[in-house]
Amino acid sequence: MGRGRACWLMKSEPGVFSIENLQAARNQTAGWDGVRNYQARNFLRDDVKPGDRVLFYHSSVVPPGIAGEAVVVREGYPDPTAWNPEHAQYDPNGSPENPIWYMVDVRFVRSCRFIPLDRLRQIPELKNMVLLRRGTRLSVQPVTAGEWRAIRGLPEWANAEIQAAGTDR
DNA sequence: GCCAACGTTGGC
DNA sequence: GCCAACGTTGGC
Repeated sequence: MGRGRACWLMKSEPGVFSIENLQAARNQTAGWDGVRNYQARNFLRDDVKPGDRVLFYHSSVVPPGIAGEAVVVREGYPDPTAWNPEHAQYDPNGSPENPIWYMVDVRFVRSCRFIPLDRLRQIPELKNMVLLRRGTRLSVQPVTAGEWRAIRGLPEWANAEIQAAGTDR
């Protein structure tokens, strides 16, 4: 018991799935599927729990950055896209009986005014953030409580409460 | 277990 | 589109 709510940062290419897509989804909830990296998989399978907060990061766009916040609503379970030959992330090595890849479900919480990567780099409290470490490519990564506080304290989140309330369901 | 070759990520 | 940095694969 009692580990509290952990914080994560999850990357998505907005052309594939953006925070707007999450907000527009049924119940503002969607599966975080398609992850095909073992370290990220281990987080999804073992460590990401319902109630955990998620920073929704838009990658492979100019500029990249944090677009908002989500919350985990379902813990890790086998990712069915892995054994769907039609799917871009199909992996013939797994099966429903022997799943390799895992996913979680997340729900939209709020958007923020976009926080570009460049700006994150300038924040002293984020100096050691996994995202900012050279060569890091992890698409699911832990965020410390201090990092979370520093990011959530930025003015980009102003009015986000109102926005979140206004977009409820 | 080593490591070269190849594939992928993702900022720029 | 480029390319640095990683991750994975597979021969040995």
